[in-house]
Amino acid sequence: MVRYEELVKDPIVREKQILALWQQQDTFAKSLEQTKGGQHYVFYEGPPTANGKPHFGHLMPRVYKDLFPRYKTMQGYYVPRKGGWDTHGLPVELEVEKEIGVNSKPEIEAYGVERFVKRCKESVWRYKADWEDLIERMGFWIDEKNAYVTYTDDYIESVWWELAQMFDRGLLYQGHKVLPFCPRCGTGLSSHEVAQGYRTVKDPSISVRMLISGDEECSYKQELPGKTALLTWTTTPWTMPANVALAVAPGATYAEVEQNGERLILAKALLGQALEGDYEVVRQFLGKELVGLRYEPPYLLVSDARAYSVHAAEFVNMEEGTGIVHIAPAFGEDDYQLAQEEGLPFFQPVNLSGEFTKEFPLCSGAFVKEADPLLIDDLTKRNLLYRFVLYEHEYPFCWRCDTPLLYYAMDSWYIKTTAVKDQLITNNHQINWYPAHVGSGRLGDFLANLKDWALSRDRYWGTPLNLWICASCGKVIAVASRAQLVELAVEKKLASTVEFHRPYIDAVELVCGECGNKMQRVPNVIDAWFDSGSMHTAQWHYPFENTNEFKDNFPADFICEAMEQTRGWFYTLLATSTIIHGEAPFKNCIATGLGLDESGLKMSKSKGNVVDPWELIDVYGADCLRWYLYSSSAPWKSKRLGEANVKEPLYRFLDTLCNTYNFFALYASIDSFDPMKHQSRQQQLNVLDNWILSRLSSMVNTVTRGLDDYDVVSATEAIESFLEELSNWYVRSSRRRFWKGGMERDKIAAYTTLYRVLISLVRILAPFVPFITEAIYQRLRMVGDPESVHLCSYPKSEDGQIDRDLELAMAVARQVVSLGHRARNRAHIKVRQPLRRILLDTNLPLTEDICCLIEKELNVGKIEQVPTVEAYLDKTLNPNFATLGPRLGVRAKMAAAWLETQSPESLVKAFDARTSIDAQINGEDIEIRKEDVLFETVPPKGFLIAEEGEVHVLLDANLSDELREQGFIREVMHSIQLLRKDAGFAVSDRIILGYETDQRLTDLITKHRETIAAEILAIDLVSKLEQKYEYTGELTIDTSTITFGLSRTDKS
RNA sequence: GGGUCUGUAGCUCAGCUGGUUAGAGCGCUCGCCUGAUAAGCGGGAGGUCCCUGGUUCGAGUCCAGGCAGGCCCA
Repeated sequence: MVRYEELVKDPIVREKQILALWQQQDTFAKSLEQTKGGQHYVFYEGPPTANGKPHFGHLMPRVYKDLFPRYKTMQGYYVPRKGGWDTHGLPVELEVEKEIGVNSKPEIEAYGVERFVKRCKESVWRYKADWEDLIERMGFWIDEKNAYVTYTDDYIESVWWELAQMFDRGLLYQGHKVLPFCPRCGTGLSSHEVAQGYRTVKDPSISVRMLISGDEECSYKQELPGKTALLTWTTTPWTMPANVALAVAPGATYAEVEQNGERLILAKALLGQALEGDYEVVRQFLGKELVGLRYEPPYLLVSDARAYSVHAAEFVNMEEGTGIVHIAPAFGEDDYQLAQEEGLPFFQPVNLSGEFTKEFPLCSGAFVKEADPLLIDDLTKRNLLYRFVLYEHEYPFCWRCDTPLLYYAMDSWYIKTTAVKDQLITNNHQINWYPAHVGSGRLGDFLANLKDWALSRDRYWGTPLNLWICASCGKVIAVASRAQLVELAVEKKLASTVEFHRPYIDAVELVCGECGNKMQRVPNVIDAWFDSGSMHTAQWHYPFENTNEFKDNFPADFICEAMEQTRGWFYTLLATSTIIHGEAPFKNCIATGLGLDESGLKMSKSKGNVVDPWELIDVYGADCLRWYLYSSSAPWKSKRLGEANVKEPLYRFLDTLCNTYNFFALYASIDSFDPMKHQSRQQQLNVLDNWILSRLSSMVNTVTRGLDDYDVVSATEAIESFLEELSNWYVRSSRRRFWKGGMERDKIAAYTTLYRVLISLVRILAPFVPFITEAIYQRLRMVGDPESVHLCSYPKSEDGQIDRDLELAMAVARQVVSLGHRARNRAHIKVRQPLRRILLDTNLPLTEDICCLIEKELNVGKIEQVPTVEAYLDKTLNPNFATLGPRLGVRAKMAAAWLETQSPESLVKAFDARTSIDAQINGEDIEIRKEDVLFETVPPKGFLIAEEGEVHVLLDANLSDELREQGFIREVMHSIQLLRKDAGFAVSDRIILGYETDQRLTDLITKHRETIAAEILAIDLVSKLEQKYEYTGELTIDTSTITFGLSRTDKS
């Protein structure tokens, strides 16, 4: 006795059971154990930070991060999947600041750096449990037990080793550059961090008069008495006090205008937008004529003689402002550059907290943005302000704390990535990017305009920069290991145990090799992106140990993260690996798109439209969400995560799979089918069996090809259409084979085939939807099979099984059936009403077996294949531009017009004899070939036609009495079956049927009583309703009514 | 301002190297079929394939220029 347990429909119940099973059997570990000797397939985990809850942005890449390792594992590769956690950096510090209620670096210092750092270390794991829950519930298999953690001393030691190499090769240098700077966090931001925080904001934009004070060295001459002003413009009024110069575009035209009795100078192209009200152009000249002109600044704070004159600069644009740019070298990259070139003074009236110093008393102590109104007020009073408007533009904000960034000239350590630019570009070309434009466009563009990597951060919680400087001789060294640290340390004992974090490491002093004096570590920590970007090496604590693990796992075959990691993790991995190992650290990379809300908008906290993954998982299940993400569109396309979209695969795909299994389970249990015992030989399979097995192998080929190409969508499409064919054609057409009594060869063939297909299908699907496939597998597996579907091998195509002709024939058959239904539908003839015959073209590749299927499905007596159905049809014609066009060119339209005038019959006749005819068209001889004409057809009387492409179906709809009688019997049987179902009888229950109706129908039923009885499993048919029945019902045909009574019986 | 992607039915998306009347799924609607099915099948409604030019006998497809949206960068 073999029983196949029914599969519960509720996905949540199902999946929870499976989770328990995996845990109990430790299936993931087993899958690694059994592939240990296999070839490595290397996956790198992009480390998340566990100090925030996981959301869809993490989930979308992770479904692919799970799919490919599972797939490769089933193919026999060894895919260890070492987890990882990103633990350093500003985000962590910010969380802690919030917690302890501080808001600035001095407050942190007051709180105590050690206490602070300790809290950071704890904070990193705040949401670890949330992450673990989600990872487990989604069926993501990743080795978290051996995960790398970026804050460990081992990890840091490897990072130091990398940095020391860079330093020794001269790739680490201290620079003085204008950096985007967060005054609240007190640190500069790297370009990839700045990129995260651009927002459109309205800022005050002001136009300010700079009164001309002299023109000694300038070609521009003031001819009129009185003051003329240069009109300058800025969106950051607070930078005005730091003004030391003005810049103009030398080649552009400027104008002096008169307005309300005053003279203003500005770019001619910007007159319209920069000036208010009427004005008169007094004269025009080129920008270079203004160079050298001296002016009175609004705040005369610098006594340097070089200050306060006009300079030429290429960066001055004519799109906004006045074409006269205010230069504050302390607050702008371009400004700083120009100041360097022109030898201008540098004035910095703002401290690192973004507050004005005493050097500018008017606003002393005020935060820069708060100083704006004070300055505007002051300028207005002094009649220097020409105009004030709110101006909408993109401005960078700190990506974590949302404070507006200031551009600020400061010291910083840089990695000279520009020195390896060519190699970065070469290595980038070695990577297969999905989609390709990430590599060629987004990253390629970034690399083409590469800037050095601003590495240092003036913060506390991070990998400490491993540079020590000698206070007396200025020597700098980069420590490459703990061993070296101990070797050079003043206090060796301390150095041998010290934790590699601030403040502990700050206490370690080294002895200078040059002069013997003490060396101090620089105060900085490094950009946390360098940590995660070093994982290819540091996850193994290479080169200090695990040399083999490193070699076996470099480079990665596959990584996948969200698209915004392009200039984040993707870049930092590539940059560190290129410098340290000389090659790209990964071969294939999928960049995933954004998660959108129901209406297609980006999810964001401020909009309050963030979809919680749990809301979907708890209702529709992990499989459903996974399949939705895999199948809805390419990974890099953004996905709508509204319920309506996400739930679709559940009933369309997963339920169909479930139903198909349950169909098998129902009958295979009744018949106690045992795949070990009931073997079926190849030659006993019927056409449907051979067809579905051929389709199975073809599908495996498509899926494998797709996955090998990282093309997930074509794989899911192939599986979806296969399941459709399995459920709606194979099972549907095979049903009668399963209902027969006994265990004949054909029935065994059907069971064997369906069993084989199901067990292959769940193996194919296992990497995609690990739960439902496991559930089905557990119900199907036999003694000796692996204990989990995830321990099975991935199915390979049995190419010998593929029969392309058969697949084609079956596709045509399905089309014929579909067309037949269409024809019936149009004529309102039910499928239950048998028809005499159907006419098909003989050129259709249909075998007898297949014709038989069509006859059953369409309920027609027989199929007649005729040389061409067209012979039975009336015709109309159309010109075939596909052949006319290439041959005749412009004359194609003439030929087409001529064809319209011809009668179809005469052309058919003409082409019977020849393959081409010569036509006289507008005085030209034009050859018309057979293939130039496309004939359309109209069916004769009493026939129904439907056609599609090359397939024409002609149904003979003339009904004889006999056909009507058969139709009636089918109607009777159908309605009794419905009653059985309504009554809740089991499919195998035997019944006694009573009925009552008029004499004519009674005679008919009596005549066909055996057919009816067999079909409805009736032991007896009684033409009276005397006794009490368990269930009764009625059927009305034409004007007659039949009343039925049904009772179950033990007799057989 | 630069890079890049996208724009096809109410929604989600196909549409290969140009080829007759542009497709699928979901949704709507009418009908059918059902001894696994919350299913399936068929009909119907629903499209200026973002716009404008160009190449071509022929453009959703190729080219150019716009427009709109997204992302990335300045």
